[in-house]
Amino acid sequence: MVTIRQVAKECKVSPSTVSMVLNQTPLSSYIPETTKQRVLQVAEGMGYQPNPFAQALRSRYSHTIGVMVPDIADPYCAQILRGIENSLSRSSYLPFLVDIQNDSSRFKKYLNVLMRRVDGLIILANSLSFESELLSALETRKMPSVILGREPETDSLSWVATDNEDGTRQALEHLYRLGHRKIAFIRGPSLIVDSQHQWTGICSFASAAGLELDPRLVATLSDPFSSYEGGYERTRQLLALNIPFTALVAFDDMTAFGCIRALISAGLRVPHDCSVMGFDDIPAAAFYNPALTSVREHMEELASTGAEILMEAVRASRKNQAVSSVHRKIKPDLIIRESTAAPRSSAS
Amino acid sequence: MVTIRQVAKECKVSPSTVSMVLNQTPLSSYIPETTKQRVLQVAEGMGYQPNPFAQALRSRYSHTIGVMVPDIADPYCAQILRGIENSLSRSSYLPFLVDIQNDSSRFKKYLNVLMRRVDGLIILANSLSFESELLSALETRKMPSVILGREPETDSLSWVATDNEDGTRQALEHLYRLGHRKIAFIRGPSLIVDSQHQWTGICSFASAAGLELDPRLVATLSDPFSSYEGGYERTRQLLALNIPFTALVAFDDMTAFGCIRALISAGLRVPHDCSVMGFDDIPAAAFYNPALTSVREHMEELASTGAEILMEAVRASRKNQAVSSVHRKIKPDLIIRESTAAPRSSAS
DNA sequence: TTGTAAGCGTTATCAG
DNA sequence: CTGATAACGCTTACAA
Repeated sequence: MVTIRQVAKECKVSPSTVSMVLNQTPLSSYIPETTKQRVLQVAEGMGYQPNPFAQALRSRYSHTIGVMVPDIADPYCAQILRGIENSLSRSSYLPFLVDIQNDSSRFKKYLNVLMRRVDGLIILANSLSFESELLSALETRKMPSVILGREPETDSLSWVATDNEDGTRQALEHLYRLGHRKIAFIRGPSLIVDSQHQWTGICSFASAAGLELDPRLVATLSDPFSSYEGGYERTRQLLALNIPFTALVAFDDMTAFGCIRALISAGLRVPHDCSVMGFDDIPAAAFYNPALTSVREHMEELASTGAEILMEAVRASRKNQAVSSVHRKIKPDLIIRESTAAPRSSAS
Repeated sequence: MVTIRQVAKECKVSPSTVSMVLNQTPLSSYIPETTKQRVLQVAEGMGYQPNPFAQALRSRYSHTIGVMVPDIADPYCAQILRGIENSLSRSSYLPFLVDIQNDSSRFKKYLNVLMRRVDGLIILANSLSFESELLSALETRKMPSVILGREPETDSLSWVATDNEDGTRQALEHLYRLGHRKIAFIRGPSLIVDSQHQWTGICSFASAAGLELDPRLVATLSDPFSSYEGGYERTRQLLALNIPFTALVAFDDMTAFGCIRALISAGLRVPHDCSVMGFDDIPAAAFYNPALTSVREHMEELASTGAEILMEAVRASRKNQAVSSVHRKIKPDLIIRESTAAPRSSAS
């Protein structure tokens, strides 16, 4: 291993000079260009690479970001990981990836381990909610960190999440523009916070556009739920009311699949007799029959925004600057496929 | 951060004593039990945790294993990662996971980075072959490492791979025991090394059991291949020969799906008229119609064996012992489902 | 402008 | 049995 001393000796300067040049320290601006070039050349030539442990020990700064994912096998995670990796590597941060395997004891353990090694933490949330105890651990120790994909209870942590409210707003606007006025809804379980945001989006567009929502056409999934069966069941109940509607907005794609099955088995055609909107754009949505119009999260943007925020926080904390927490919502995209069209006749 | 010095002061012993006790150094056996207990208690009580960078700097040993995967989104990788993680964490090694994204420049870059930080390297191979240049880099620098899932050219590196030869042997034995004697084969492209091993297994069982292989019933997929179409095409050609066979062994599951389609469209029933064997046991195999009998790799065992071998190599290299490379083949499991049964009539 | 020296927190080698 | 003490390789005041 070639050390900074050896480079210094070879250049006939002191180790500190080499260090300054290599790290482009403010003071290095006083070093004449010729010396700098010589140092750079020799270091390169000798194949010098700094020892990351010595650097970290001395500077308390490891150039490393911990990334915790709930389940590495989840394709949703994989996409986001790509985005994070690309952002971090651009700034030559090394991601330290840890698979939590949806196990809170692992979370606790690795949180501890990473805490002592990394400069910052990106925590990917999935549908599982965080144990608040674990989050507060993050706050007390002052480690720059950002939560991705879900808004935690505490506002003192930074987070980036998809703007579900805007998603449903876009969805409803799409249906409205197609000409739908009688629209049915299947809301998610009230305990799921996403589902509340989604509903807010619905209401805000409706009131802005002067669209009347018939409360009888609003169903809600029950709580411990299977969305597919739930969608089927609720749709049958809606149809049984005999109140005409020409479009149906489902809580998510699986729910939408259930809705479509119910509509079809009631003799209705999708989208001819009734349009159906999904949410999430899971892979199957594209292959379904009919291909499902849905709302897709912007994973890369979610990831890169998160990484950006974190790196900024790390930079700030390095300079002992106060880091205020940042919250950002990423607008999702409407993916228009075959399950939505202009209304022709009304569903029974 | 609480340091070893603070613990020492609190215990009224010297830092070296604390270090010895905590690390269970050979010399620590001379320290009286009471002192040890006191040190342990105080360290625990003060919440002492060693600084990993200081440890690594001093001991040249980071308790960290680099894990490189070609594509983190590949479910095949995810399974193996679980196995690795579980093995490593049992020995309190921390995996440093890196996603290569099937990009050889990334491989080169991260190989370098990891080289300077980790005690050993686990490299996961997928169908993409390694560039030999990269492998030789591994050999020259003496970093304990193991290749998972594929046998590299050089024998000086350790590897663990699935025993494809045994897999096809099991498959053929299964068919033989069911009573099949006229068996057709669709071999993989000759360039794929797996496919050669598979064929060796076929031949070895056949000669051991005295089973005659009709060379006219052996088809080979062409090289730049889509296995599904290839299986379909080759099966049609086999059927056209009008040589009766009661079972068909396909190169992999996708090929088998193609075969089944060809058989069915020729009016034959699977397995009634012709049994079909797959290979790999991809998830879809279980849901296919009929559910496919296949050969499944033993991911956890592959992973844990690899991790074991690596950790042993790390331990050895720590003591400056020579590390001889280890090669291990993991026998796969035969998964018997609906696509194979005893022969009743022969396929035309 | 550059060199010297003092650590960062640990571990290992000696003396005692 | 235990305590100084000297590294590990690097950064950064401070001195020159």
